[in-house]
Amino acid sequence: MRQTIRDVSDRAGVSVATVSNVLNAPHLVAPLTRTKVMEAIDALGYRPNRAARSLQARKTQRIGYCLPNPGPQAALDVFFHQLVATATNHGFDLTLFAPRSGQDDLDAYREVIRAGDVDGFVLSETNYADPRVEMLSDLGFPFAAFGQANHPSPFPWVDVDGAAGLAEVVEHLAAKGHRRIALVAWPEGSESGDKRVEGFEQGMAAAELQVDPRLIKRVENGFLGGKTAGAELLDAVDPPTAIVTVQDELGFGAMVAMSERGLKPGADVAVTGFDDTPAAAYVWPGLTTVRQPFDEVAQALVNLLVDRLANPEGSPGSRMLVPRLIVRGSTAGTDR
Amino acid sequence: MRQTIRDVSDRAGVSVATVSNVLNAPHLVAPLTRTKVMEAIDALGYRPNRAARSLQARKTQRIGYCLPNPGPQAALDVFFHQLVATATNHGFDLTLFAPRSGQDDLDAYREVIRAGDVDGFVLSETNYADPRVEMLSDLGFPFAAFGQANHPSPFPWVDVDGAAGLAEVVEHLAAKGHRRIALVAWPEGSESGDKRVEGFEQGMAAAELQVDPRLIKRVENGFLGGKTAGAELLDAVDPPTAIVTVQDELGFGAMVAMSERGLKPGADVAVTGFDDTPAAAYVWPGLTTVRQPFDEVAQALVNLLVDRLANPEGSPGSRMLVPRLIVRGSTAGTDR
DNA sequence: TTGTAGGCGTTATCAA
DNA sequence: TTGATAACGCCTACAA
Repeated sequence: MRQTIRDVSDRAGVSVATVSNVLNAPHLVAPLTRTKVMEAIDALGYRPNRAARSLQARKTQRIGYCLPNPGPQAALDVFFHQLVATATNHGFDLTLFAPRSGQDDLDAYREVIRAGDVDGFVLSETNYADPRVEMLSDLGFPFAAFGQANHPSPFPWVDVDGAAGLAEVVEHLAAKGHRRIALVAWPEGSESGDKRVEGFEQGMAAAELQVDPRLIKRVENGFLGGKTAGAELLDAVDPPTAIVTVQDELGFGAMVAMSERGLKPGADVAVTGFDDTPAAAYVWPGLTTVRQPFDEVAQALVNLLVDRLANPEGSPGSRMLVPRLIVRGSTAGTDR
Repeated sequence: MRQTIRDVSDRAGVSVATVSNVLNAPHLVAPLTRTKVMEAIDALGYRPNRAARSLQARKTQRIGYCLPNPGPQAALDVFFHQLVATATNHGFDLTLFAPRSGQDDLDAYREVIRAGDVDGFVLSETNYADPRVEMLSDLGFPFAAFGQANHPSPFPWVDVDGAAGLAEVVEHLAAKGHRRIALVAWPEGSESGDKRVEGFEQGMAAAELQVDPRLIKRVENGFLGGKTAGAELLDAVDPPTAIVTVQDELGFGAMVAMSERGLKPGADVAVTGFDDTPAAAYVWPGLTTVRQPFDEVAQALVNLLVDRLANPEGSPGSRMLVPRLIVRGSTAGTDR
């Protein structure tokens, strides 16, 4: 049923080697033979078998991505789309896998490597001393990571300058006249979270504003955490006029805390998020947020990885992308 | 660097065939030999090469999924997670691909088939006379589809009873005393959309309510369409007291149209959505909606496909899942 | 410029 | 119960 190279060579009246050359080294084949072979290929709808090709080339033309425990991965779908689109342009596809139940994450990666399933990985949600980065670096197995993961030896990474994003948020709020600005962040220890907090502090310093420790909240869960932290901030004796958060979900939670108290987000108290998830445009008023360019991130990750695969000895590239402030009603002020 | 079966056989002092048998037909191997071989396997961290195995077995243990043009695919996140998790349980992984730029969708599928890339596909967002369903059915290539796609010959599908969902929405609203109930739907011609409209009509009939044609709006785009349609409905002479929509995004749009007019969703006018996207819980008030059990859908799709691969001649299975009404503030009424 | 042949790592067949 | 050996479909020397 499926065509092999032999079917093509028979039909074109040439050897299999010639067909292979037409496909992989056309310049070695006489023009006439070439067209003859191409016609046979078209007529039969022949495509080289991927498994056979992988076996012989010891390359798979596949990029692996491990889908860890389900969690609110912001804009996973635009990330995947661009990952796949870019991979496709390079002749790769994306292989999704997961740890088997009870299996350690790292073991899942190891298995994939040993089975020769993929040529390299894309990693996301990396953190300080990320074990995956360490393992893959040790193994010398190619990968590209979303996040810098402060690893000693260089590796290909793409990151979004979260600090710059939060500094810009604060600048925006300061320009609106806010002076008591609260922050809702994650617990310390996440690289991306900590950098956003730094950016907040830098922004406050730049605006010559005091960071009031009572206005800093650390919470785990996105929406619920935001709601709880927002409630505490709003119910305090001297509430803030603006609540900055490090994630849209936290911002949504804070907005709900306001609404529940009869306060109008944006008019009475400003709120901001981070990510620009679709929902940021759907809530009322729209959530001012920092847009992560997930499409560019995905594209850059694949490009860096493919570069590395083509040239394993070169020094690994990296890219720091700048996020963009998206201003919506949640920071409009009374005049909205 | 990577271990082969020969490395294992050398270390264990047996032939490669024996190692292969330990892996694939352990009962054929003497217990003593078996442990010897297993030890060698463990010591070397050997895993059979996927490409070689695929080549010989003419099976890939891969399920393909084509990521079409980016669009708001509701909850792609949880769908993928469960797809991959279930596939992993069956020893499969998920291969994501996309049409190359300018390439026809169907051609992308054809290429993957001819290259022997995957054993079967999972299809989502199918519609009446879906060309993919037709092509794959004609080819006899295995797949499982999210949606019934009214194809003459049977194939494995999973669907969510959208009509039942909308009927339940109407029942809920009628019980709250609503009599002028509007509907915001997509243009006719989408299978899932049309069924939801039918469900709306059935619900209205069951509640002995008139369907006022002026209260039926058809729009393309999710959020903006919902906003526009909501605006028209609210600005009409005799506005509805409830707006039912066939998608959360439409509902968010309608909520914003209300807010812009100083109306309180839930208190002044009720709104409902469909899907239970994460954002439905983040808006204020929360959006009453119909939850699609995407996790069950994904799981069932993979199970049906794997069944089919194991038993191509059996009659294809199918599953109709029942969605669940999630009541939130947007239909709470004045007492919220 | 084209064809022959060996090998990529596995599994299946068949002898021993 | 185990071990040679021949595929699986392709690519790449090397020979013609």
